[in-house]
Amino acid sequence: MSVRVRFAPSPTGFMHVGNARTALFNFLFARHNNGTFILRIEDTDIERHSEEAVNVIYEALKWMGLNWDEGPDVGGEYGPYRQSERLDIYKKYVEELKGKGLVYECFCTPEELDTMRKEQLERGEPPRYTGKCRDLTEEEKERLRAEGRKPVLRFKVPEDRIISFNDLIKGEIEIHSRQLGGDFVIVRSNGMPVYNFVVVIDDALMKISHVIRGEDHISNTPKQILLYEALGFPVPQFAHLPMILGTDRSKLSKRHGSTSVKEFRDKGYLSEAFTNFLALLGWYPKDGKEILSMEELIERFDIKDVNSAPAVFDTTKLNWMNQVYIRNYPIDKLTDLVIPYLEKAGYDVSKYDREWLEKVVEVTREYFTVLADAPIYMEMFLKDEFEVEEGAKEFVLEDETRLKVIENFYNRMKILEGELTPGIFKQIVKEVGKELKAKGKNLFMPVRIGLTGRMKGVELDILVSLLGKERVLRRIENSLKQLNEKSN
RNA sequence: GUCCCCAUCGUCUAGCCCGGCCCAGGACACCGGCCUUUCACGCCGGCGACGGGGGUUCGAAUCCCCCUGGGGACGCCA
Repeated sequence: MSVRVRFAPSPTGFMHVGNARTALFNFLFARHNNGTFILRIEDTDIERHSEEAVNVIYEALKWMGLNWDEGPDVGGEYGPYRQSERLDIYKKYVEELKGKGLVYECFCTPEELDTMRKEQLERGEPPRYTGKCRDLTEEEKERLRAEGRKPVLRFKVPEDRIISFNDLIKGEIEIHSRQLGGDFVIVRSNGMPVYNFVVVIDDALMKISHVIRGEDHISNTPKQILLYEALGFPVPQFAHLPMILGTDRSKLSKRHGSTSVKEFRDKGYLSEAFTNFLALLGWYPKDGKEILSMEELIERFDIKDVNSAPAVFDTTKLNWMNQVYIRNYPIDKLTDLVIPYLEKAGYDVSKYDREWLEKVVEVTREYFTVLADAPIYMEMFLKDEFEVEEGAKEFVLEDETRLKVIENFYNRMKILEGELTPGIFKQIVKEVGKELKAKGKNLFMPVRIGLTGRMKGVELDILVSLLGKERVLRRIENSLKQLNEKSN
């Protein structure tokens, strides 16, 4: 049997990292088994549906590199892939269940059900639908209809049955039909079918072989199995992924900080690092190799190796991974990715020579963990009118020879003829030190401050050789001015 | 409340199915050292866990039971 899996998100307007991981695992499973990865949009709840929200899903998946084989935009044999476009199909199966006498109309209003639930909870009973409307006569139904009530359709849950399934991750799971909360709704009063019903029809019709989804769906599974059986569909294999928790160990939600794919993308996490990190949330490769490309993930991924315990979403390791990826990324591509962040920081990137810019990225890349940090570290190459840091000013003014170092260095630079190479720079600094009897911190730190206004950063010889003599002079003038102002 | 799921370092986890090789291995983080006339990188080292209690067994992180703890689900949301 061929492997066909689907990722079926509801268009809520943002892609939660939990959903992103579910998509990833489905994708890895499909690719590893030479199967098909399908995208289906679950938009039966009209209020939530919007075009923009569907785009958010596309963007997130594309960014992560999860290309789908069948979906709303690319089509496929089993379309349409949007539930809102499959309403006629669902109707047919509603009729089938009606014909089999497995469903009935229920006229209870949401308010009535709500108070019923509250009463049950108060009495310490599990909330469940009692089956109140199960045996209404035609006259009673007419009367209720005349009151203006619109019925929902409920599926008759068998009284006494143990529903079991073998979960690929959790193992054997058994749930008694009495635990299902009574006969459940499959069609709303407005005529729209409900998730638990349509998901079964879609998965069956789309020939889904493995349903891989979050653990929070375990409780839905028995209801769905009942529907598969009622409709005579083969039941797929289930695999329920462990939950992703926040650092306080509760279900990851917005209050835990960044939880949407877009936020990570915007901060400047590389898609490869993000995907790699997500893959290790609940899954671990047999060989223990942690930095893995998409190809390597596909090669190693096995649903059986998925951990059944929940994982805490802690981005500390993601930061490390992102640094690893940044350090190893092809420099031209990394430069492309960095440019938007420079522009956002107000730099006119068009005025820089591309080759020069790539060199700057090359020497600063190890300093940033996310792309959004890039402008901070690249500033010392891009901006000549920088502010000298307060601490740096204090450092220089603490000892008068430190200021002299900067001035002496400046004077030597001024008379320099020929190219400013790393070697020449070192030689000049050495001469300065000799003349003023300064060494170590007292020598290099003032030069650094004169050059960048800061007390840390990249190797100075590399910095000056990329800056060139003219800019070096301009910068020292800038620093000196600020230092003299401060000393007066 | 009821049902379901889960339980190894702070975090991600290996080991658990098929008990001994585990006084529990790796990675991140943290701490220390080295390198570097700065910071970071890099290298080396350190700290650090089988939730508790009963069994079974010559022997349990591994098997069984109970407890505790955590999470999830109980919708005309998905």
